[in-house]
Amino acid sequence: MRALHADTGYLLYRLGLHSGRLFNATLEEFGLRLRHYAMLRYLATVEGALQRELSERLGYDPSAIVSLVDDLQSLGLVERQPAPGDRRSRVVVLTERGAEVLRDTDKGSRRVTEQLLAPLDPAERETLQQLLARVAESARD
Amino acid sequence: MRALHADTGYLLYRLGLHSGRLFNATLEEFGLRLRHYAMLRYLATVEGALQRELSERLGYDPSAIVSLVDDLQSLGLVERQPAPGDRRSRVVVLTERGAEVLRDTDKGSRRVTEQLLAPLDPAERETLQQLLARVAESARD
DNA sequence: CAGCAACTATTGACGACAACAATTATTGGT
DNA sequence: ACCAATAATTGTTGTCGTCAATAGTTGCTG
Repeated sequence: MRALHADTGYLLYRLGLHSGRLFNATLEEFGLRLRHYAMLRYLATVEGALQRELSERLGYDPSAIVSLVDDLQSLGLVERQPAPGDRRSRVVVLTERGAEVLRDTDKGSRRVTEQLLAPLDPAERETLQQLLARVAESARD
Repeated sequence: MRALHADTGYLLYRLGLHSGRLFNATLEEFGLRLRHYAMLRYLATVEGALQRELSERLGYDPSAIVSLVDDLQSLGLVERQPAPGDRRSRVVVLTERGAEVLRDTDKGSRRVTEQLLAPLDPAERETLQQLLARVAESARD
């Protein structure tokens, strides 16, 4: 019987857990979880998104989006604005304070990735990034 | 602001979630979760392990080991045997039925990894496996 | 233009899971 | 004989993923 860690799928699962733990540990001081950080990061790239879009892009259930936006809104990091032309939707936008916090937390995020990839040299890191990106791309059915 | 999926750490986190979901989906018909499968796989390589060892090797909390072994025992896939020389410990061993189920589930497991790595050719898969193994090794402090 | 199906955000429920404290029984050392 | 360390267990707490149900809104279609 081959060993369990010889299985790439299982290895991905375990490293994913580990990576999430590292992220959450560094985000703890900001009162944020990885999910919040992911949302802030995404909002910084688009300047306003419907909650439905956040659900699709981030891969979280719509009900999860609601409480995540609630959290960030109560911290003053995002705002819900009425969507032009559709009263069902809300546009979530990053506040000035949200952009600041994002800049701060980004340092910690880079440290986490640095720590994870410590045993790899720059060329290997790039290779890993490319391979993972292709796997992720094909997984996004 | 660079995109979120340009971050290898976050990519690992997301792929880990995805990989876990795929595993759990194929294990569902056997009434098992990924954690159970991991334990069965490990037990098949060692022929008997203390619960403390399972906790260390699989990276799960001792309390989690208790309920996992409970589950597998109630399905008749493993047994708790008295540990020779130490009445505190129990030796967990795979039953005949456990070995059968493991053989069956292993097919599904290979399908999952195959599905995950579909976009990569054999050489790339090997590269990815090696890189991930090194990252995992350094993560096991 | 009336009605109906589809959609957006929301609430609530449930089980899985991680992390941790506390307890019981047992061991090994002094 | 005592005491610190250890193995398994129980229980608690918070996070998370998944799913069902609802209210309000929109746009299509007959």
